Amino acid sequence: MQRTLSDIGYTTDEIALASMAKALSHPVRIRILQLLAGETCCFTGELTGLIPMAQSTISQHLKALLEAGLIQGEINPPKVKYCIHRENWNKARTLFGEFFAGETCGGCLC
Amino acid sequence: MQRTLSDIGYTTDEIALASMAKALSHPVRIRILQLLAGETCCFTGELTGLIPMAQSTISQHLKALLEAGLIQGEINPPKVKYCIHRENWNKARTLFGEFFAGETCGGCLC
DNA sequence: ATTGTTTATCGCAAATGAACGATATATAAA
DNA sequence: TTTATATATCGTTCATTTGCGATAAACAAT
Repeated sequence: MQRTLSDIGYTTDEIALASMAKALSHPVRIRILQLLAGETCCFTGELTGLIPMAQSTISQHLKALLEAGLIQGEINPPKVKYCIHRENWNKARTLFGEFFAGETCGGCLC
Repeated sequence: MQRTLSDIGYTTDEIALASMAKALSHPVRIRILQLLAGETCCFTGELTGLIPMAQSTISQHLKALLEAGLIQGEINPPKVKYCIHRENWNKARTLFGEFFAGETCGGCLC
């Protein structure tokens, strides 16, 4: 992703898929999302108790998920309530679903 | 992913999801997969003609997709026939599908 | 045997990512 | 006002990723 990205002309969906996939590309972020998605309501704090990593590291991962749009945080200092960002979550489901649905190679023997 | 990965105890699915997501985390790899998935049969070579990147770079991306199990290559030197790896492709669809399906937060206002 | 074609690998430079400890920030509680 | 709590940010270190050109490898064609 160094020099040439613009001159390839990716579609919006390609960019969106790639950046959401990047957000999912670390197991601890998968874990965090599962924890948030499994909550019946929004979620405050206990992540640092559930995941054996430095608080600053967890915070960084949350930031990455925020920037990817997959979660949202309601700031309420000193606490923050984190949730799945439902709209983008649904969009992600759709994009990944469509992506994996398009597989037309049925006939060849390879 | 430096020091602590083992002592968190990720599940197999968490690891699998994260590594497939990592393979999808670059737009050119999304593009390549779309090209392969759109072919009615396996695909030889023309990737270098379709994607304005150095041949070595494309080869590296193909290697990444191979190692993630998302494609397969039938070596037939000097050519190689690349395909979607259907079994793992379906597994990926299932894993991502289940992942995005599990979102129970319906009630709270956040 | 030589040449051409196609793909992979190597070696490098630059960028990004991941983890941590230390510190800052912002509020509630005392 | 001071202290405690929860979270974010900074700065550092090390590892990984990305891209390229150059080169190697494997075969087909001549």
